[in-house]
Amino acid sequence: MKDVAAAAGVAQSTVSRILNDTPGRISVSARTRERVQEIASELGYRPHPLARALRGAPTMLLGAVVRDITDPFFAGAIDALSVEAKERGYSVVLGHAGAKADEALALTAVLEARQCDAIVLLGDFRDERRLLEDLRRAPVRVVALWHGAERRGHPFPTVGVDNRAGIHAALQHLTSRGHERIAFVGAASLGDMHERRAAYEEYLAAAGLPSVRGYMRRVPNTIGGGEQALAALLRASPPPTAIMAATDTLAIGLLHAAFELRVAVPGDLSIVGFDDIPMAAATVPGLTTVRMPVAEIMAAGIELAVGDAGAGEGFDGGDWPPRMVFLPTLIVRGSTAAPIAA
Amino acid sequence: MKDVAAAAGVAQSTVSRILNDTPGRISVSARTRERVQEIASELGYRPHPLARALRGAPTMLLGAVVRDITDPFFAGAIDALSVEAKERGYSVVLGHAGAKADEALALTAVLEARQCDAIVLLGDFRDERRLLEDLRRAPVRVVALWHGAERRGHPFPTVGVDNRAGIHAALQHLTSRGHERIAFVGAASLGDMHERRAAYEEYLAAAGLPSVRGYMRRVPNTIGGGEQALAALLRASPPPTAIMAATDTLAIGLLHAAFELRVAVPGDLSIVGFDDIPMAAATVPGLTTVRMPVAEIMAAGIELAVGDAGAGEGFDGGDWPPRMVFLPTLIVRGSTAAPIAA
DNA sequence: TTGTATGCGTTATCAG
DNA sequence: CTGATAACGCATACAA
Repeated sequence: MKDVAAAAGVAQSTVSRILNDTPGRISVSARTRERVQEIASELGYRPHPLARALRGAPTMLLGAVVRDITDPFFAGAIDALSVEAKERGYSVVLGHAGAKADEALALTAVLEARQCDAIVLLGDFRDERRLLEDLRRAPVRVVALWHGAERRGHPFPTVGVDNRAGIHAALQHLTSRGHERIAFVGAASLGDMHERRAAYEEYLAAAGLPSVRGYMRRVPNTIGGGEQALAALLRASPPPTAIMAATDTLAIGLLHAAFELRVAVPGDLSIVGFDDIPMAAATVPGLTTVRMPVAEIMAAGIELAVGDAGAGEGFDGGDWPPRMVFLPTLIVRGSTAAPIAA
Repeated sequence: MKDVAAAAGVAQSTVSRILNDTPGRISVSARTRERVQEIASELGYRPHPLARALRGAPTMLLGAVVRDITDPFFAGAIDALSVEAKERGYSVVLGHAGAKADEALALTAVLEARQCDAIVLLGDFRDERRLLEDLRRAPVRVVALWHGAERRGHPFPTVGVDNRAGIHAALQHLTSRGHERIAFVGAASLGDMHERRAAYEEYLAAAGLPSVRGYMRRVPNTIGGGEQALAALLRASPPPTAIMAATDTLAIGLLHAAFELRVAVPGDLSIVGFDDIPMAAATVPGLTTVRMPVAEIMAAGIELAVGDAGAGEGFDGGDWPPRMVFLPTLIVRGSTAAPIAA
């Protein structure tokens, strides 16, 4: 910029004004501007974002801290985030993405991320408490996505999905087909996981269905975890006729293990997933699952993060922090059918 | 920092020195340091990365520009990148990730990314030329991963996989089982895609296998693309007994379409993929595919990007830019078998 | 050993 | 309308 000023024979501050001019407004200058602009582009001048940011300007950077980018669901979420962010002129900084996001990692990511205008938490983490604590004293806006819909006392705005409704819709689908012995496979009890599991138990109780011992499996949220869960469930007596998986990833593991173990799906066993990742439409057979409005959730999240809505962090509107909950939809594919007549 | 200095009753420069002290070295001070450190942590002081960077210090940020984060293969690559980067103290900035990474997007990402110490290109892009041109005049190091192994004249260091070896190994596996009518399904001819396709043609010619018209399909690199390709291939006469897919994503689409169309795999049709994404082990049946050493490729890429090796951008060592090629491995699973006796 | 002064690239505030 | 100057937070050469 100094160079541009020198080349144009004007003061550097003049160049600054011309380059980020408020068009219709003040302090224009017929030819000076033209000359400066020409020289600037000629010299290939690019503003230095760091210097701008140092002056207090927004960095237009969004920090995304994600539990596991390897999880296709979160990959899709990040894609949506990316698109949504770009639309508003923001770029996305990926705050790690390590399978077992241990606190230090996430923390570090956040630290580095201080240059961000806002931070988006994708999924909850194991030692959430310290992370959130740390974030509270950070000077950035924070929103938490997929941190559970029912959780109270969350220090930040949250956007999530109604897990209870999703699970109930799926189970309703199963029972309406005649299933009574329905097992559940979930992973560690993070927010959403916990709610899905609770919703399962609640539904079983309300419907008067048997809660067979061993029907509730907790495994890692991986394909391998699903495989391992299926093996265990087949050993239960009587074995379930349907399995509700808390995640498509788990469901895919179940599907594969069933294939290997020569259990017909949906003939001998119905399987339902949750998330509707792209792969869910292409499993063999296609996976019945619960779909969330990811794009809408993202849009809402970003609005909360950088929109005007979240601006009034005071006590203006009503509740703070705001909590938004979206409704999921059941997608029926080939992995569910009526149980064989027993 | 000013506050810390004031509270401790010392000069701001002193605080600076103490906080990033070169331990064994100069300019220590018994109690002053202790007091300053205590006060600093008490006040919850955090260095401001922007200001540091403005002074010319490395930002410890790695820009990753990826074609499509929704692609599980790239998601895995980013995960590996993340891990590898973290090990060296770097954070990862995700430069978009839009299905159809059109030039403007990638360009923008790169622009914003000027604060990065280096940029990692994951996969090649459609209008690569302009992108690369723009990058050449940027003051950052750039490495290109998965930009094809044979490509000449690439302006940046590249790390890739030997597509030819991978395809040949897969086809060798097929022909050794007795297959002769082998089709190929690929996507738009970006670097790696092109090489895989060329390797297929080369192998067929060398092995004296028939090159049936319609055996070469070009579809979008999606599950849907694979499904669509299978339908087309079944209409060829005679239909192939095996299909080589340029990508696991395509292979999964083939698998699903085969299931829907009641074509038995591997009974009636063998299918081979390329990438070995996590899902490949859990398809029904398991997918025979070609695995790349992703972690090693990433490590090499990062070394090139931020290690000492790439420092001599001059004409010291020998060739510039360096080009590294890794060998893939064939993973045999259930999706391939001998063709039915015709 | 520690304090003072300077500059990194911008923008904002004042004068001129 | 435009030029000079301060300030953002930090690191460093230099002076004390």
